[in-house]
Amino acid sequence: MARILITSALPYINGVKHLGNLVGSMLPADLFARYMRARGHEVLFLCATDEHGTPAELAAAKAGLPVADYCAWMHGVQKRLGDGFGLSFDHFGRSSSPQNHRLTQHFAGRLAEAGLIEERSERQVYSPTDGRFLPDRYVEGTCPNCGYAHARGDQCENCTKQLDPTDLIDPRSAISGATDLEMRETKHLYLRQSAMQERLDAWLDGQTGWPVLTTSIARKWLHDGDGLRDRGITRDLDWGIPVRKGDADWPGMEGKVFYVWFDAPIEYIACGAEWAEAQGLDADAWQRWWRTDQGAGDVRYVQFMGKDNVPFHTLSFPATLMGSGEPWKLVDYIKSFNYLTYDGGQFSTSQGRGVFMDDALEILPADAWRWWLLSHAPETGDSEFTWEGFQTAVNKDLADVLGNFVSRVTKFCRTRFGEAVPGGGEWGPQEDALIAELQARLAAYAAHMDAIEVRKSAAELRAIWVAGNEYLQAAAPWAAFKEDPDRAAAIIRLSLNLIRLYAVLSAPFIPHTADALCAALQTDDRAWPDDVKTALTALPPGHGFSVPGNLFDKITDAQRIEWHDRFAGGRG
RNA sequence: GGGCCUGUAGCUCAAUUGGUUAGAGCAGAGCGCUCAUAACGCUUUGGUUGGGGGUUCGAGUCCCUCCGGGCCUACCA
Repeated sequence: MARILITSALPYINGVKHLGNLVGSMLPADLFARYMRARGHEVLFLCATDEHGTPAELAAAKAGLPVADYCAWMHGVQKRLGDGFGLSFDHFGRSSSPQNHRLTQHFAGRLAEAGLIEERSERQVYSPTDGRFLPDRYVEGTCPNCGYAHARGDQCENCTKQLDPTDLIDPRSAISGATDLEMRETKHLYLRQSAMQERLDAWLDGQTGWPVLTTSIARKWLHDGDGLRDRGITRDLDWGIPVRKGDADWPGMEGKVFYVWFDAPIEYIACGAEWAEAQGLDADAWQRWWRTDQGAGDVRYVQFMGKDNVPFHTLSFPATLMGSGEPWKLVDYIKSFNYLTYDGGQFSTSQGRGVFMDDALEILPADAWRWWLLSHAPETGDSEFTWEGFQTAVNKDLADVLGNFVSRVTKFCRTRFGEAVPGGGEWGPQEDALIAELQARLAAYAAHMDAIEVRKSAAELRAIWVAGNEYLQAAAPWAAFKEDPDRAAAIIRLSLNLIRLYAVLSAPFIPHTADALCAALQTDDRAWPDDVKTALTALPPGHGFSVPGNLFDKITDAQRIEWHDRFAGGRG
């Protein structure tokens, strides 16, 4: 039994996440966590809301709530939606937790002692009307290069030229529209990542088998231009973790908070502390997962994230952990994803374009979404959601191939033998062939799941479902029943057991359906089938069952059209 | 501008990292079955692997070039 630590990128707090966010980190992480648990490994699966930063403050203001109240509310919303999708986090924490405050301040103190923090003075845009400093992209104005009127202070979206906010003509606050902007002197702390470049480079070189997407982004940042640059880790905001040097004040940093990207990854660890507290464990119980001097040496740590998160997880966070000089557990494997696009464009929160987690659960069961999203996970490139493709896949794979298999087997049995596993009859060559095929496919499925090859795993699982229909067609119990009822009983006995096998194997993808199948079969036996032949005898003759209702309703053309229009976005 | 990824059947994707005749699912066509959610099974049509050039006994895979799509480029997170 191995110990697997799994973290999903933290969903940002400023609203309900869309399906692209879900499939880019939380959902595949859940797939892997469920699979590893099913294989009997000890798993700690952590996630949390990422609650700090300017967008959180603005979202709170828009909602008319104090930012702390807003975050508490939205954390609850995201927690419920995660539960609705069956995300099996061992703990869903908050980056604003007291544990994260302490730990973030601790890391900053250690890094300072190690000489890896530098104080720098700089001039930034301040808006007296808004009463705050403005990040570059929150300053708007006319592009000096192309004349575009809504260029942002970091870059012009129209001509893509990189800008400095002072370059803009007629600059104004993107928040309030205020034009009385001024430049103010402010001091910030920088993490001296440049001093860590060689260690990070060597560490990355030592990793094998990581997705190209992960390593290419990391190497680009390490070797681009003058190499890895230092990064500011503080901000002039009210909401966040106050800058402190461990337990001590940090002279000159009063009123400032740590940058959200400094404290967010640390929340992975703090979330472990939150988990221990919530479980009523010893306060230090989390350390056996996170400290190599406290038993984490044999932990395999896997992170899941979208490609936009890669630099922080391959460089900044490892720099923080290494730089502390303490024996923290570093990530062993980073699984990164491309983007999911929506019907030819991007998901857009501001335009209401695309399907969000709350919408999704409102119109269809979670497993329909889980299956489509995972079987189309954007692993090698961006992948596109279309309603036509979604309808076809859900109807064909889930309703026809899997759902109908369960239906035809259980209903045939009920009609001919009653609602219990029938006895009598023997297995023959057809059963041997099926078992051999399943044993081979099971090995392929497990290999893909071990390698976190999500789409390939889904394809293999589907093939395992198909094998049941092929077998049933070849064995034809409805024909056998007329001549030799015992033979039909043997076929159906195996088929009912096959349903249990499908529930076990499919559970990481479609956990709710797996639960429904086990309930219908009146079994709690979820043991992973190392040997298929043995597994197909788990339900003995006489074992009762009930015919479940349709596992999946089909998506009608009318529904598809309605939803297509409803989520197309635009104003309204 | 620089960098990375990507282009394979009408559609969505594979192809053991240079090795026989490029494979699946969906869609299409034909046949079968009648247990089942008009479901299932079998057979089958469909490809100059974006274009061109090169290396090699051999290229979807490596190199050059052109064309198309996407992403990143460090103060959004």
